[in-house]
Amino acid sequence: MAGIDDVAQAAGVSTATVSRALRGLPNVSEPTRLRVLAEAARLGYVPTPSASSLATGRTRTIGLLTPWVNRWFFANVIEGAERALRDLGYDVLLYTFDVRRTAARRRVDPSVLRHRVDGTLVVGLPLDDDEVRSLVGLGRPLAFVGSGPADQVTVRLDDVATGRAATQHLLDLGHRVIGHVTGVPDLVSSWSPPVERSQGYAEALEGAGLARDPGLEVNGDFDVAGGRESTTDLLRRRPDVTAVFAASDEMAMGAILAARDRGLRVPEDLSVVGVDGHDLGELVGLTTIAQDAYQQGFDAALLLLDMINGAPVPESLTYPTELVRRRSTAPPRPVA
Amino acid sequence: MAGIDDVAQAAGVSTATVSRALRGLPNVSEPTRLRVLAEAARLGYVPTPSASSLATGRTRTIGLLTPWVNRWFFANVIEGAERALRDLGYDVLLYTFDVRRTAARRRVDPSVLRHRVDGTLVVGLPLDDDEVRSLVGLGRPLAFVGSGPADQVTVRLDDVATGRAATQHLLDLGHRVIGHVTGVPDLVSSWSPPVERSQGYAEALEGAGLARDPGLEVNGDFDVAGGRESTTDLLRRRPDVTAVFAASDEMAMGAILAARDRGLRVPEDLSVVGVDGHDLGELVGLTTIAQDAYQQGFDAALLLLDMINGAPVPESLTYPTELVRRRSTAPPRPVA
DNA sequence: ACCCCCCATGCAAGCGATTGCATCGCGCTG
DNA sequence: CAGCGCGATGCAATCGCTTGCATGGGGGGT
Repeated sequence: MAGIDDVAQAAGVSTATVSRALRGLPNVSEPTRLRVLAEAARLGYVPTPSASSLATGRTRTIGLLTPWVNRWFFANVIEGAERALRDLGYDVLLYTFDVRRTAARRRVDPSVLRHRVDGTLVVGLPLDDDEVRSLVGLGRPLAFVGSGPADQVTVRLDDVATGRAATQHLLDLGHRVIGHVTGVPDLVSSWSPPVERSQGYAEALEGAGLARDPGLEVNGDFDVAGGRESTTDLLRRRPDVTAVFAASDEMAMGAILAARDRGLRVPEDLSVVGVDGHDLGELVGLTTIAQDAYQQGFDAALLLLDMINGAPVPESLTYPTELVRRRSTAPPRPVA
Repeated sequence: MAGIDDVAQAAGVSTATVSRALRGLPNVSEPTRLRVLAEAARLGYVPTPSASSLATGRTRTIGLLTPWVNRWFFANVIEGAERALRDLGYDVLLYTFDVRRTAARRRVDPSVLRHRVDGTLVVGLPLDDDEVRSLVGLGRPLAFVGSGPADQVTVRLDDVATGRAATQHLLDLGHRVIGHVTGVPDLVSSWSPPVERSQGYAEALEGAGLARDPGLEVNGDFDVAGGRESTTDLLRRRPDVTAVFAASDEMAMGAILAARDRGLRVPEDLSVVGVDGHDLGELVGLTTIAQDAYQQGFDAALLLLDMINGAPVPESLTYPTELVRRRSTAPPRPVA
């Protein structure tokens, strides 16, 4: 209720001075500042954000674009980013875009963000060039988490290395017919993690002198259900498969379900390795390449704020991963 | 870049008419409206939200308060709510408050929301009376999901019945020494789900002629780690326990881990039942009382918008639950 | 002592919409 | 044919804060 004028009147100064005092600008004497602060607190004054946005052109809000919130990676990135931003006084506007609406996929329309955010964080959302261009066209800082175009600031893993490490783990155990469960390709821009993890998979196979076989690669939609369906399909077509590398833990869990559906034991009949370090991986005994999604979200938020403040930032940040060996991988059974 | 004035000039009308035409107000002739729409589209005009907020006093934004986003229930509610709100042209401002900061728990400070949202959705956040009062004091519609004070609009389960059903399932299987893993009580207001689920647990025991035993109830912090620790503790103190009712699936999964740590088999040595219908429940074979969190979030959002629009709303919505029997529960082993 | 400079403060013009009220035509009615 | 009423439109105040510029007063340098 109390506006800046009330505070000004109570403190016996002009609104300009109140504004300066409250924001800690210089050129306000200490006694005056204290008096203003005291009156503002007493009256419970809270500045109206739309008024100050209108006057300054900035919103102290950042937009978080993501396809989902109820998936391990996304939820953790969002939580990390939200925490960092809130601690620094920024609000978080959440926008979800379901990338699975394949037919008429809802395109990312940046006009919604215009005049509404000081910067945008794109979390694991594969965008085509037009979408990126229009986002850049907002003229506000932009950062990507998980994956992003080469010329934009991105916080991510080395996905090629990740795919290679997962596949190499299976190769080291002695597997030779290794399936790969990944994301849907036609919705995926050239720079999305599934593509790079697949590349790592291919490189590892090649390094072992094995030929890449398209019949071993299936699309798992990046969730449990998709991982299950596609692995079911794979196991039916290729009963010779002894191991599967899934590009996410959720798909890996789907793969385990598929194996179980078929009466196969994990890891005796089928080894499964995922990527993420999902909270429930231990429960399931899932071997995985673990990453810290929360930290990536947190750091990406800080990076974005640096950009907003005009500070120099690295063009990208690469995070470490760690192979976590659990019960879902083992050497293949000797051929009878 | 283009402001309302540019559109007005291009269409040869006043800004007032542009404003009316764009918002579909009456008293604008059809030819004029069409012309304005065309010019606005051509110029790529997007209204500045802060300006219209300042003028109207509303923000077309709603605040989503929640303790976490990376937990099954919360992530799904948030996703459902976000989808409903976006479809109706509302923005979502995400605020997380970690309730676990026990020492100096960050209190919910509604001043952050003042002048910033048209309504607030509180998701599974146990608040004390002061906090609720200050939220109400914002003078904006308020709705709760998961749990809420008796005099506020709430979307939720019948938690007492849920606790009763879970416990009854164990009783029906023949269990008589049933542990209970629930939330931390000192952070929990009188109306939080753990309290009511515990009450259901107690009622079911009583119905079976069993006395409630405080030594059987432990605090699991509502997550996997907490469920694991507290169940470990419980099993050590009370080796006679043959079944556990956990107030969430995540705690139930922790309980399974605890059993495994101790070399107990589930369900042969220990039956476990949870609440939620977590996506990964099937993988783990977890028996649970399932609910639809996404739908609750979706409907709560619609309810809140009705309140904003002055439409009459029910004072609360109660959702159905369903017992899903899986491998984690079975009759107790006959005593040797 | 005199000036100059700088610091603290106030004035008032925006920022970009919304909206109550006045105005302007026009067709209709008596 | 004059007057009336109503739909369409414009004018200008307003929302609450920020900020460039003007002002005034005090202290320090010479």
